[in-house]
Amino acid sequence: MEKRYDHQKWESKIYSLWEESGAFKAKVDKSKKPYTILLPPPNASGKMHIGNVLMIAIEDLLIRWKRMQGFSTLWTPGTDHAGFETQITFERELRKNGKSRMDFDRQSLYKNIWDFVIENRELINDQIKQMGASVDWDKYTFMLDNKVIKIVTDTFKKLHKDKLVYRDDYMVNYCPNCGTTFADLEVKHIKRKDPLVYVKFPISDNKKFKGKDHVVVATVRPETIFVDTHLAINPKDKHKRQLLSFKFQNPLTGKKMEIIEDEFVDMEFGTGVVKITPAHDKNDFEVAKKHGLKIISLLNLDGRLNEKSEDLEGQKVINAREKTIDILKQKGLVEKIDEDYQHTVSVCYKGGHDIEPTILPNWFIKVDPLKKPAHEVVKKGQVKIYPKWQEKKYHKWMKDMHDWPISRQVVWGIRIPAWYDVDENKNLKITFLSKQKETITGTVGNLLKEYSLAEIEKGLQTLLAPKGAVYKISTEKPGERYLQETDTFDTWFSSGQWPLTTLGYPDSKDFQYFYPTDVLETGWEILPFWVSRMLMFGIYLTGKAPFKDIYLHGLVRAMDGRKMSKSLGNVISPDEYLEKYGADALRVGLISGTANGKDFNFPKDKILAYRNFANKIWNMARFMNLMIEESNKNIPIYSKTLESKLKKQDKDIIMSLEKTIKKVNNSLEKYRFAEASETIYHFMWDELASNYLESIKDRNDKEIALSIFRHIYLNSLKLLHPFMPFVTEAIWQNIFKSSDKPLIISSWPSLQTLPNKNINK
RNA sequence: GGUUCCGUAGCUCAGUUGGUUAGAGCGUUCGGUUUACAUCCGAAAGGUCAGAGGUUCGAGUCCUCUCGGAACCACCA
Repeated sequence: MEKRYDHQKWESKIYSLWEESGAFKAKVDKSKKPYTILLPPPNASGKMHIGNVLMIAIEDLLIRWKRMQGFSTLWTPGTDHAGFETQITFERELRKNGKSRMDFDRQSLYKNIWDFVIENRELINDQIKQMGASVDWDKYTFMLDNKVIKIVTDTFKKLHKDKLVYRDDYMVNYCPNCGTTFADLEVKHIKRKDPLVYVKFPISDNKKFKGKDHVVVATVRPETIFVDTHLAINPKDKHKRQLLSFKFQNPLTGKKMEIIEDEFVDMEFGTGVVKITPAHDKNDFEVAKKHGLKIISLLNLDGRLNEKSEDLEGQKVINAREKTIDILKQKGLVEKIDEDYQHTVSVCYKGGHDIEPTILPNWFIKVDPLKKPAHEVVKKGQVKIYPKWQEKKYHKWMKDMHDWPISRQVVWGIRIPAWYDVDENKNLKITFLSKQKETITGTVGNLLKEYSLAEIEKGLQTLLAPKGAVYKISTEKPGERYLQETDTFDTWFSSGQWPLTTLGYPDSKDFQYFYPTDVLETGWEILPFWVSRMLMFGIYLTGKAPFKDIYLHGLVRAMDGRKMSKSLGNVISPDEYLEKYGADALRVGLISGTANGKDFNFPKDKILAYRNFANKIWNMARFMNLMIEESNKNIPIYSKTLESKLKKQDKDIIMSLEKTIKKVNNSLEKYRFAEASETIYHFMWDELASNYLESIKDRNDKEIALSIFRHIYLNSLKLLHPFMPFVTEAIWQNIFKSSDKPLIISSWPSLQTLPNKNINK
């Protein structure tokens, strides 16, 4: 054995050994209790980050612990397609070649992203192996596998049958320049100066407010006044309450306007009176829905004003804005203009164009019937959240959860299984690539006069069905004259069914045995998006919550205490540390850094400490071997028969091992991983090595002491295995070649098997 | 602005329901080559637990306020 533990020499060898031993493979075994964890699938958009490493470390620790305790364990690996994120990443690659997603029809684009993702998937799987994860590779699931698509679309059908699906207008980030919508992720916020126009809104019926026949409203978007029907004030604004009985005139159209009260109005901003434009502002849209106001669009999808703008129809927004100001000035309705007004504007990440918040029909799910039971199981403690303080976040989120828009205007995902009859829905808006690779846009009724349905379907890019369109839900094409919805499901709609899709819902043997799973371990930041959805779907479809415990780990921040980000250049790559210090040190180092689920800075020192620890236990084994060889005697297997020969220090170390086992078990039951690893660390280093091992050097009855040492050391090795699997297995394989079983499937130290029961008193 | 969390040794952090002299890793200082390990061994220095007040027999831990920091959400017509 070498003087130093060389992780690079052992790690891949040991992983193959485990795989060959079949230890990872889950078996349905009715004589055992199942223990199941689903690996939260890393995103296929790129390699794993340090947070994924922490996740794997914790889950592998739990699985190995339970496996050694005799449970029939299952840990399923997988990868998420990560809809939007992957598509953005892919498009970045496209742009390097001077292309964009607009150059492809749906099918070709999908195929190209698929190939791109396959590469990433393999990189991720290699990383999972490097980490030593004892996942059952036979159960590998990718979020776009056929079995997943089947279950996800079936769920959608059931939701539809149960009348929980509806289509409604929804405000999306629309870029008229790029002709597409963007996710919030893709929208950038920039600071910019724009003129803030103070517009007079005349009061009707000759009434006056504070001696004036108008109220003033400050706006940066005067052109939208064309579709404004309401003004608003804050209910706490006592000075303006009188206005509630007033009617107003629209400064541009002269139509009657009313006024409402809402908390969202900032009394301090501008004049404290706000105009409401439901169709083109997120806040206003929410207010309109709340108060039941009419939502009137001003813009066409090409970014030009529609017929509602009277003479300005067909103008682009910027031009229209200037002309509106001129019109208002002519009418004497501009009080003043603040040219130095700075505010935040949303622009698209692609070209920096202004985002137009726009109303488009989207698919929705009614969440009330789903969220109630999901909220209840946590309230009643049937599902427990660790650490406990994270529960507050869950309750707040569940309380505030609104209906869920599940459709996304991207290609990369599971396509919504809805079909439109093109003859029944002549006003479907279509964008497709013709045979000549030209982008053609129009309503399907018109397009069919020039193009065949087959050509349209083949080159289809997007389809926009009006809110009232007639559709059929079906997995298959329901007839010749149908086109399928081009929207795909929100990533969380499919990943929210992960416990069902990975285990083979509804009737596989695995599903019946391993569901519900035992613990869901993930970062707290996706509690609202993912964890809550899994609870909702799990209960909706099976009546049972998909897991019993939820453990939420903290985020790994950079060494400077800030969030890791590419732009800050403080991203820590797991690969570097894997290579330098080994998987064991990285795993247990990270685990020791996160005691209670709070965010924590990358614990470089701890990783170093545990690298040294791996070497320490390696040398303890070497030394033990050396002494056994030198003694030239048979060292008896430790058993009760030796009890009469024990000295005080022997009894002490045995007692200390007992305490350590108890403490480690207790800590792990409570998901206090750092506490557990530090307990073993100090027991092995301070008590066993520095204390007991040193004392053996002076003993005359070395064979007794060595027998005890070997006993304690082997049990410690078992305790340490789930934390540092590679080095412990490497030692086990080297020193105990006669042992028939690898350490990974050896039995967990239990208090009952130890002699000297009175030791705990 | 809303929500959540944090402020403990030079640095990064533990400290579970309040209970003896407040702990770890790294760093620092001094001393070591002892049957393995210098990724080692032995020893030491270093804390008015952010501040103020309160509850209590007892507070790093519970409550209130002040100051300082972080993250998430909404970012404002």
